[in-house]
Amino acid sequence: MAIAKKKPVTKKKTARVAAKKAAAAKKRTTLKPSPKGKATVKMAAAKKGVKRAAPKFERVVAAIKAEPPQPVVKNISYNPQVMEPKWQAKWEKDKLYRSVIDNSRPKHYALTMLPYPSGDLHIGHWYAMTPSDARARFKRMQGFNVLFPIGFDAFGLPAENAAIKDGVHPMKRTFQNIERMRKQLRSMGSMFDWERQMVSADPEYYKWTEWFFIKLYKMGLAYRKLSAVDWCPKDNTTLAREQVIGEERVCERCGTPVIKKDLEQWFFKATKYADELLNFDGIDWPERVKTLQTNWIGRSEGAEVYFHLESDPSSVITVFTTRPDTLWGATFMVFSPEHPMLDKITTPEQRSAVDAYKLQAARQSDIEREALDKEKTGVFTGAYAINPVNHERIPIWIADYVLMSYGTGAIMAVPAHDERDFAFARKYDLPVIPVIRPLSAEDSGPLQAAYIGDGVMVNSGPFNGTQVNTEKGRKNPGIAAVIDWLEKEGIGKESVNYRYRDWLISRQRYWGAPIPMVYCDVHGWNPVPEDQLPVLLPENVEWKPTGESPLKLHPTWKNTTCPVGGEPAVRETDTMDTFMCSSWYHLRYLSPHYDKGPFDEVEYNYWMPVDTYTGGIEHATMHLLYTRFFHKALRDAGITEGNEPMLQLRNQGMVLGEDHEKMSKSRGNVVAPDVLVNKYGADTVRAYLMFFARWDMGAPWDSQGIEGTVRWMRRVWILFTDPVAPAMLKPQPDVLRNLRRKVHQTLKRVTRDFENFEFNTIISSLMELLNEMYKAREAGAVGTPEWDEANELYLKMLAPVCPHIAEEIWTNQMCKPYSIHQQAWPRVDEAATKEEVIEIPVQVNGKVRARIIVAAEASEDEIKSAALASEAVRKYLEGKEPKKVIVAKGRLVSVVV
RNA sequence: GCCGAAGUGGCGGAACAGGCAGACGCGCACGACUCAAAAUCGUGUUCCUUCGGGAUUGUGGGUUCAAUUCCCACCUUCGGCACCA
Repeated sequence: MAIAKKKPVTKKKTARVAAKKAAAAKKRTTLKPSPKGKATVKMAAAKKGVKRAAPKFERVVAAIKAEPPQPVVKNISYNPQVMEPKWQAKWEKDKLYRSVIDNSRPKHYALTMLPYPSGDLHIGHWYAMTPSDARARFKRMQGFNVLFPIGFDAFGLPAENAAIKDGVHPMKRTFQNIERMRKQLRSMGSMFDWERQMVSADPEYYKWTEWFFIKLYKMGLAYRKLSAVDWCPKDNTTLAREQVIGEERVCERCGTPVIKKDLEQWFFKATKYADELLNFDGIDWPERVKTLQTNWIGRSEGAEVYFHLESDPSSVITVFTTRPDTLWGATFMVFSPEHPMLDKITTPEQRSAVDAYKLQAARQSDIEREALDKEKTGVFTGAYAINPVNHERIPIWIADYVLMSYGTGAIMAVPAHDERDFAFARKYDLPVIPVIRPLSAEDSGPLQAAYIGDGVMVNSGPFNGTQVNTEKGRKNPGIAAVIDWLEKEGIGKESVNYRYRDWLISRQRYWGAPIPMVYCDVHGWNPVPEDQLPVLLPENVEWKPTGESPLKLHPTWKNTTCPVGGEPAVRETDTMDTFMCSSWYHLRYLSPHYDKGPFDEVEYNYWMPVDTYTGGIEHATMHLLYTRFFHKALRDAGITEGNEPMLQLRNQGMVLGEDHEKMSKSRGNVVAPDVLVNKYGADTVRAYLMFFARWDMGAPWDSQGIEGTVRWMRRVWILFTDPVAPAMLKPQPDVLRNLRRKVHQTLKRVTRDFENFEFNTIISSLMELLNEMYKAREAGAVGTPEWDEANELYLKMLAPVCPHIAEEIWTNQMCKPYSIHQQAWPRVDEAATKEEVIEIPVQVNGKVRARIIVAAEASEDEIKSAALASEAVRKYLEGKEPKKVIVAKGRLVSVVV
C-alpha cells in the first residue's frame, strides 16, 4: 500500500466531537473544567446503557421542583434543618476549625481545588469537597494539625462576558457570587478555616500575582514574542496551547474553534522545565495524571544533523530526527511553508509555484492543514541540499506536513522508513532507498510501504551491518552508534525535542490580573517598580459589545511614565491568564493578609508542601502542570523549597445527571445541593456523596438511592437517642465479644479506607456495624461497657462523615465533652478483632463442598483432619486417599482427589 | 497509529497480599403492623435447573490445588496525544 490511508471520519467520531463542543460551552465548576472533564461522563454513561432515563428522571425533577423543601424525617426528633445551622454557628463562634501553627503537632495541609465563583455551588463542588473535608477531619482526629482552606478563583471570562451583556461590573457580580457561595459552602459543615480565605481578584492577592510575574520576568522566564497564537473569536482573546482542545481545536471554555493570529504576546518559559516536569519522583500522583502530563510534554530523543545548501557550503540547515540511523536513506528534504530560509533558497523558476503554495498553506486553518486524511501536497523549491553523511545531493521541497512549530521546521525525508515521507515520495516520484533491511526478508523487492522495524543497516557506508531495533534514542544500538559518529565528525549531535510549548499568558481581557509592564519608545518594556504594585484595574470602564478589552479602550488608564527614564509610556493592556492566579493560591492561604511578600515564610516553613490535593482530573495538563512549573520557577528564585508543591494528588470522578448525561441547565438534569440539603440535611448529602460511587470514578445521580442513606441516618439517630433498652435478658458473653470484635474490625477498615480515599466502603462499613449494633441491642447489650465503647467509637468514626449529627449526639444526647471534633481517633484493639472460632470452606477439586468450624488458631494438621473428617468431603473421596491437601491457614482447605 | 484506564446481578458497587464472588445500599417480591395507605420492621432476591446439581466477574487461552485478582491474545467502551520528523 502506497499512499497514506484515508481515515474516514465516522459518525461516532463526529458525534463525539459535537458532544465535546457542546460540553465545552458549559459552566465551569471547580477551577476551569474543560471538555476534558467529560472523561468520566461518557465512561459511566456508556458502561451501563441508558435504560433508566427519561420517565423516572422527569418525575423526580418535577417532584423536587414542585415540593417546597421540607424535612423528610418525620415523627422522630432528628431535625437536621435546625441542628445543622446551630452547630455550624457554634463551631464558627468557637473558632473550632481555626488552624494556627503548632509546633508540638505534625502538620497536614489538605488542599481542595478552589471554586470559580459562578454564583451557585454545584453538586460537583460537594462531591469534590465534602469527602475531602471528611478526610481532613479524619486527619485532624488522628492528631495532625490540619490546614484545610478555601478561596475563590475569581478572575475570569464568565463575569466579563456577563458584564458585556448586562453591564453589571464583574467586580460587583463576582463578589456577590462569592458572598452567596460562602453561605452555601458553610452549609456543607466543612472545617474550612475561613480566616485564611483568599480571593484572586482582590488587589491584596493580585498584587502578588503581578509581583510573581515580575520575578519571572527578571529571571528571564517571561518574555514577549511575536508568534502565531491561538485566538478564540468568541471570547476575543488568545489562549494557551493547553486551552485548545481536541482535533477540532476548540476553545477550552466555550467550544468555539480557535483561529491563528500573529500577535506579540507574553510567554513563560515553561519549556525550560520540560525535563524536570517529566520527573515525578517523590510525589504520589495518579498514574493517569502522570501519563497525561508525560504525553503532553511529548519528549522525543534523537539527533540534530547539519545539512547545507549545494549552492552555499557555508550555510547550515539543521534538522531534527529520531532516526539518525536512517540518514543514508534521506533522498530529499522538506521545509515547512513558513521556513525563514525559503526566500533565499527558492530558484527563480520555482518562485511562483512556491509562493502560491505558501499562500495556500497560510490560508488554510490548522484543522484543514493537519487533517490526517489529507493527501500530501508540496512543491519543489529548485534548491538542493548536501547530505553530510554521504555528500549526496538531495532536492529541497516544501510541504505543509512539516510544521514550523516542531523541531526546526525542516526535515530530512527518508521515504523508505517513514510513512509520511513514503507517501510523499510516491506522489512526486522521488527516489526511495532502503537502508534498514528486515532480518527476516533477505531480498525484498521494491518497497510497498515504509519499513519500520528491527533490521540491519545497509547502504549506510561505515555502518553497514549494524543492528537496529525499534527502541527510541540511545537504547537502540544503531542510533547510539550513529549519534557518536555524528558528534565525532562534527556534523550533528544528540538532541531532544518536546511537544511542550511555552505558556502563553497574555489575555486581551479586562477581568484578570494586569500584566505589570510598561512600554516606552526609548527603553522598551520594563516592569512596574515594586513599590507601585499592584497595578490596579480601573473601575470606571465601559462594556462594548465589540468584545475589545475595556482596558484598551479606557481613556487614561494605560498612560503612565517609563520607570527607567520618566518618558511618557503606556501600560500593557493585556491581563494574565487566570491559571496564573491559581498557580500559587495554595501559598496565599498560608498568610492571606500578609503584606511584606506573597506569603509569610514562617507559615510556609510550617505548612508547606501540600500533603493532599484533591480535585478534578480535567486540569491534568493545565492547572496541575502550571502549578508544578510555577513552583519550580519559584524554587529557582529562592522563594519556595523542594521540587514539588503537592505531594499527593487524588482526583474525584464526576457526578452525572440521572439521565447519565453531564449535568447542564439546558438539559434540565441538574441536581442542586441546596434543594437536597433542605430536604435531607447536609449530613445525609455528605454521606450519600461518599457512598454512592467510587469517589475516583463518579456515577450518575440516583435520587432513589439517597433514600438508603436517609434511612441509615435515621437509624443512627434512633439507636443513639431511643432510651428503650428492649432486652430484659442478660447478654450472652459471646454477644458482647462479637460486638466488640465488629467494632474494632470496622475501625480498622474505616481507618484504612480514609487513608486510601475509599469513601464508599467507609459508609458501608458503618452501615454494617450499625446493623450489628441493632442486633446486639436486641440481645441485651445495652448498659454494658462493650455497648458504651461501641457507641463512642461509632460516633467518632461517624464524625468526619456526618459532623453535625455526630456532634449533636455526642455533646447533647450523651453529654460528652464538646466537641467530638476535638476527640482523638480511636485505636484499634488488634486482639479484639481476632475471631476465636472460624468457619473454613473446604474445596474438593476446586469446588466448595463443605464448611468446617475450627478454632482460629487451630494448627494446619488440626484443620486438615477436621476437613477430611467432614462427611461431605468423605463422600467425594469415596474412601480413597486424597492426592493432595492444601491448607491456607485461617482461610480455606483445598482437597485434590 | 501511539499512550493510558475500565469491563462483576435489574442498578450503584464490595472482595485486605491468589483462597467462600456478589459485602453495603437501591430496586423488586412476599410477610407483619394498619380499616387502608405511607412510614417502619422482618424474610427473600446472580442466572439456569429434571431440585441431584450446573453455570457465572467482557471473550478465548495459559499458570495454579485454587484466578474478579497473575500471564498471553482478542473484543468493547472511555480518555489523552497525533502529518511531532
